[in-house]
Amino acid sequence: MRLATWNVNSIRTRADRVAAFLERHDVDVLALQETKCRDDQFPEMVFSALGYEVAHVGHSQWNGVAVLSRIGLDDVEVGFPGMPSWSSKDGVDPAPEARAIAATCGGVRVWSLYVPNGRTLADPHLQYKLEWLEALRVAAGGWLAADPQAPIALVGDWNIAPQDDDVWDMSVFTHSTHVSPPERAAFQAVVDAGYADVVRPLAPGPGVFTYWDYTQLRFPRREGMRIDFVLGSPALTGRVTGALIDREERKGKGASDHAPVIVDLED
DNA sequence: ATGCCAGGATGATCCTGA
Repeated sequence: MRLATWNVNSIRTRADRVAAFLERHDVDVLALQETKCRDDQFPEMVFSALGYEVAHVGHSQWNGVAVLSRIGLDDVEVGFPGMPSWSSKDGVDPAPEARAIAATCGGVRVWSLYVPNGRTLADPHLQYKLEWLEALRVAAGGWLAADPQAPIALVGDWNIAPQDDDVWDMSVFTHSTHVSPPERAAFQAVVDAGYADVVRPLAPGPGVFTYWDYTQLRFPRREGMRIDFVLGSPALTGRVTGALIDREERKGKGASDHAPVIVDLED
């Protein structure tokens, strides 16, 4: 089975491009982040026409995550147990953000995740991001404790560059989020809970990225960040036969600022 | 060997992204 994840930066703007991507790579399951629409606005017919079922959660123009599958889409779950809510902090709006959705596809539990952006080191959103990741670690650790053999994929936009060579120049990031020790520790804690980065061994750096800012010619200058990851439980990691970051999808007019990440699993 | 920011909402400008 072929599994992919992609921060599309608006599914309505890029539905045709995503459909072409699915066909071009013969993808079975695709996790999307930043769909930027409500459920009733998701262009589901584009994908159902190609044989994909869709599970989506989106409440507004912000965030939004989905799982598309042509090999079954069962036990859909919106948000993970204990997932923090940003707005609940001030008690104004307790509705959780649309940052996590799961489905079981061909026997694999796929979590499409959009980790909060910390914005700046001093912003309260950074604490929210760290709490969100810690809650994810606890939940994901619990899934493995319940079934150590479960094939689980935690995929998406983690908004963390875990290693120095996951950015083009560390000196640019000295006072930035994404590379700070607390963020990297939060990412490593999920790894330590039993989830391995299955792409890095097959697509090693330096200079291998999944995101390039739209501004300042970052893409043609090859100045990007590796912040999108597929983390696998032991049972899933043992089945990985290939991995690819599709840099081609970042090219041209109408590209997302993220490239898709693709993983092949033996059946 | 790619191209100088994009999307969405509201209504020409602001918020967000990383």
